[in-house]
Amino acid sequence: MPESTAKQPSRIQQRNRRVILDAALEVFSKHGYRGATLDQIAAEAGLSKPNILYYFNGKEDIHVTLLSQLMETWLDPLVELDPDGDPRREILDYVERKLTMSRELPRESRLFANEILQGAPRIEPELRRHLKPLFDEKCAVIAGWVSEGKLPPLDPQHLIFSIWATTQHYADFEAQAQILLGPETDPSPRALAHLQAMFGALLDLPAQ
Amino acid sequence: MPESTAKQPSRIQQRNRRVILDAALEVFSKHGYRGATLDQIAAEAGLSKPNILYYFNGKEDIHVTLLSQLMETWLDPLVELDPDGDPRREILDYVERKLTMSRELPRESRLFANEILQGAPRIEPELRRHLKPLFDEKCAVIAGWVSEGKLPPLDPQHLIFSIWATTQHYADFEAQAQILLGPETDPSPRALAHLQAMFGALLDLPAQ
DNA sequence: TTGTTTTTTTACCATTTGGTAAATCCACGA
DNA sequence: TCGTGGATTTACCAAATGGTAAAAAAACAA
Repeated sequence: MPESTAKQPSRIQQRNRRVILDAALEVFSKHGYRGATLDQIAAEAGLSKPNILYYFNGKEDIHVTLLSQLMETWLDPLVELDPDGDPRREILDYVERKLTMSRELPRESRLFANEILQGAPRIEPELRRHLKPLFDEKCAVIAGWVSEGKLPPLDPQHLIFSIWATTQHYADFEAQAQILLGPETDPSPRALAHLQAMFGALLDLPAQ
Repeated sequence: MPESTAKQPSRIQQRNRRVILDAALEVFSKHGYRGATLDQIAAEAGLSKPNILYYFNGKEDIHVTLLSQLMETWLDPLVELDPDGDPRREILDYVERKLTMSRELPRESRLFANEILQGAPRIEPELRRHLKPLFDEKCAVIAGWVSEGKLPPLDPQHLIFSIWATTQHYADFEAQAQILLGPETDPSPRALAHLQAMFGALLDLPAQ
C-alpha cells in the first residue's frame, strides 16, 4: 500500500494516481458510477485491476477523489465573481466562464451531473461544505446590487440556477444537441451570443 | 409468453405491464440504466423476477418501452406551441408548461436526462424520428416570427435549448437545489416568476 | 367438472464484477 | 552488487445480476 502516512508520494505514485484518475474520469463520465467498471478503468489507464486497487481503496474511493478534486475547479468561475466590479459585466463574464468550462471540461460536467442526478449520494457533504456557503455569499452580493439599484429586481438564487442550467446543458446534453444541430457544428459561438443576449436583457430590464 | 401476435392483452397483462413499467420508472430514474437491477424493479412492482421476464423480453426491453412511451408526453408541450398564436404568449406559455411538467413528472425528466447523459444509446433513433422534426418545425415557426418582426432577432435553436435546460434543471438537479434552498421549499413559484421575467425580457428586447 | 391456456413460482445457471492473497518483479540506495 | 521495500502480476473468490427451464398454480372455456 502506498503510505498514507504523510511522506510524499514517489514519482511513480504521482504519475499512476494521475493516470488512474484521468482514466476514471473518462469512464465514470461516460457510464455513470454504477455503469463504470474497474476493468474499464484499468484498461483505459493501461494498468491491471489489482494494480489500480493498490493505489486506491476501491471503486468508491476513486469516485470520491475525483469529485472532491473537481469541486475546486467547478466553483472557481463563481469565486471570481467580484463584488466590487460592475454588476452587469461581472454576471455576463461569469456566464462566459461557465460556458467555456462546459466546452473545455465536458467530462467533468457530466461526472458532476451524473452524481447530482442520482441524488448526490457521494458528494453531498462536499456540496454542503463548499458549494452552499459560496452560493449564499454570491447570492448576497447580487441581492446587494439589486437593493443598491445597480440591477433590476431579480431573484439571485434562480438567476444562478439559470446560468448553471443553460451553460452545463451544452456538455450534459451534448448527445441531444448533436442530433438536433448536426455533429459538425460547434454550438459554442452561437450559444454564447444567445446567452449573453438573454441574460443581458434580464439584467437591463427596467433599470439603466 | 404473452402473445405478441395481435390479439388484445388480457386484463392481467394490462395491469401487470403497467405496474412493471411504473416500478421500472421509479428505479431507472433513481439509479440510471446500469444502476437499476431487475430485482429492484421486481421488488418495487411486487412481482418475482421471472414473472417480470414473462412480460418483457429483458431489462433493455423495459427501458426502451419506457423511453418510447415517454417520448410522446415529453414532446407534447412543444407540439402545442401554436404558429398562429401571439409569439410572446406562446413562448412564455411553453415555458410554463415545461416547468409544470418538470415538477409533476420529475422521474420522467430524470429518466430522460440519464439516457441523454450516457450518449442516448437506446433512444437515439426515437430522437431522430420524433424530436428532430418537431424541433426543426418549431424553430422555423420562431424564425418566422422573427423575420416578420413579431419578435426581436434571436436564435430559435438556442432559445429552445435554454427553455429545456432551465425548466428540466429543477427536476434533474433537484438534489442540488434542495441542498442550496433547503428541503422544505417548493422552488416552483419563484422559479416560474424568474423564468417568465428572463424569457420575457429576451422576447421584448428592441422590438415591442 | 374437465381440459386447456395463461400466469406464477421454484430452482437453477453463466457471467460479470469488486475485491484479495500471495508470489514476483523491479528500482534504487548502501 | 546486493538487499530491501515499493510496484506489479497471477490466480483466485464471493456476491450480484440478467436470464432460463420446467413444474405448479390460477384462470377460464366447454
